[in-house]
Amino acid sequence: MHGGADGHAGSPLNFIEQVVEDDIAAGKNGGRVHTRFPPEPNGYLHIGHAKSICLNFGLADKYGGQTNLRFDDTNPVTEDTEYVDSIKNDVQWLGFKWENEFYASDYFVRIYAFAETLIQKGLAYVDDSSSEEIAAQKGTPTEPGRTNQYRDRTVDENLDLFRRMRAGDYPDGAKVLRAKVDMTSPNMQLRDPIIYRIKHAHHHRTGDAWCIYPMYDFAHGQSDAIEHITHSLCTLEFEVHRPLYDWFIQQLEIFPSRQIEFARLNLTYTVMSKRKLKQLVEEGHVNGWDDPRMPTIAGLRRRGYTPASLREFADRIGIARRENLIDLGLLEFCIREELNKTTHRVMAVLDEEPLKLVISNYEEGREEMLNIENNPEEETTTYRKVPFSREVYIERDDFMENPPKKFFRLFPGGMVRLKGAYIIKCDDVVKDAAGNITELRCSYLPESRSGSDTSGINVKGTIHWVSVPHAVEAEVRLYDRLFSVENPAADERDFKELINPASLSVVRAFVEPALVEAARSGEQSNFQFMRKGYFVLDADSTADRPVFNRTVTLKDGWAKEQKKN
RNA sequence: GGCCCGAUAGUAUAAGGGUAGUACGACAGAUUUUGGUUCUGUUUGUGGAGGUUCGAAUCCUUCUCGGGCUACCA
Repeated sequence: MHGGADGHAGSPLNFIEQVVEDDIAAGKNGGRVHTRFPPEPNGYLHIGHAKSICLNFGLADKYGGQTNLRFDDTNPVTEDTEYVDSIKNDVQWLGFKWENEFYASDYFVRIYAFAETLIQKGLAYVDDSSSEEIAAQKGTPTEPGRTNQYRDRTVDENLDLFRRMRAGDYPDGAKVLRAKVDMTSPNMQLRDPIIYRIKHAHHHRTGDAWCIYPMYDFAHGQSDAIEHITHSLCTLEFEVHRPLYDWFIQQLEIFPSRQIEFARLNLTYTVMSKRKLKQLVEEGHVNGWDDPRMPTIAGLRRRGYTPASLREFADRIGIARRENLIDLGLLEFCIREELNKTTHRVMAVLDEEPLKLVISNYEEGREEMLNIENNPEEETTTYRKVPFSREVYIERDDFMENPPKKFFRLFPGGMVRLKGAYIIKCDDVVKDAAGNITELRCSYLPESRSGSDTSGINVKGTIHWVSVPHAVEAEVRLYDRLFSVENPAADERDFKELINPASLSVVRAFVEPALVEAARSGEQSNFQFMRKGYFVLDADSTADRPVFNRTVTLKDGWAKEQKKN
């Protein structure tokens, strides 16, 4: 039966799918599968959340179940509707549809009733201690905690006090409600955890209706129970909370959701903690939550990542319980794999001062519209028109005066093909007084035109180019990894000192006119700049100056070759 | 000192007592009007020690290493 109880044999199951299939086989919950994605609306979603989203929605999909979107909004001072909106947008953009949109705050009345139930059963008490006192009495992982006098309050006294907490009779911090579990438990979570605290704060949904709010530990499991969530998936750090949740389920006799923990995603060269991401934004190290260097879903979207590529990534990294650090290269593989199939190849010369190439035997004033293939991966090839003329720009890197061995590009006396156009030969190098190369004089082979080449000459290299009189100036933002070390979180130094100073460089570029048309029409926004990488049109573009973000470079075999020497 | 979890190639992830696979990466070659793509091939692994068994990555013991647990955060 392992390998797929319902026809999914073939792809191996992760350990959560195995649990789910075992539950289905055992007839648990009548075979029903209902998951939930439970973000707190206090920040933007990142790629680690994408893993969780794909897991929860994917699981429900696979087993014919449903997934709720539930906001864990139990701490009004950190939460905001801005985050609610961005989270909903990101989940939808990733391609998922939730069955219900719920909020933990929808359940405040019922959670409050659960608290009274606990009090009535003698399983919760109001504690007047300060937070320092509570911490001190809690003990440490190696020493048991101590009880205090408040623990012995009567049910009636507790009920009265708790109701007065709710009524607003006390200031913030004056009292808390605690579950009465076991102050000596080796599991710290069971040492009479606080389940309600006083916060005279405005809530983004319930307004000023409440001045007491349940703790996460007294809201999350209850919300799962209320929604009859069958499988409650969360990250490893909540594992030690599970006995507490199970205790609540038992004492309150509510629906027993099954919590399963998995390892959170870590990615090389970035940070994943919400606190750190927030700091990067607030201190201006990046330009907002959607800065293309950020591992946020909004950032990746602006970087040019597609929903399918992120889903593919989530699929490939798998689900397990061991700590992991995924190679950023895998994410890049996923987006290249997709963009290779889908994007048009266009020509863009990314140089502040590109190299001008004058084709001396090409008639002055003459211009041709060449037909160039959009994408060799297409099943049925499509073409676009690209203007060609006597003067073209090429990249400085594509010419070397004294080339090393195996340099296939242009050099004095050498020949290359201008992509989609002609084979040219470099006849002369023109320099200014300072010795800088200002121009290349070349000659072309008229019979070598792409598609009708009768020259019989084979050249090793093909380079891209843009016709000078037709070139459109653009701004190109070259993004690289945000941090210069693999695992900033594990570094002793402050993570902000580890930011890669070259994570963004802005360059001027000259692009072919078809690119501007395509981008303006909105038909496409992702492109391959031939031989350079994948780029996406940025929202900062203006009518006369497009802006492109580099999503990812192409694999660079030449750079690799050079490294060897 | 305690409790909980984990450990399979460089990185991830399969193998549920019976041939250690897969992907990414790396390396080598072929193809190529992108030094891209594609194709072919190669390399690299069960943390240590015991035990159970005809047979152990898998079960048991123990050690080592890594992570988590001491917020009125989630």
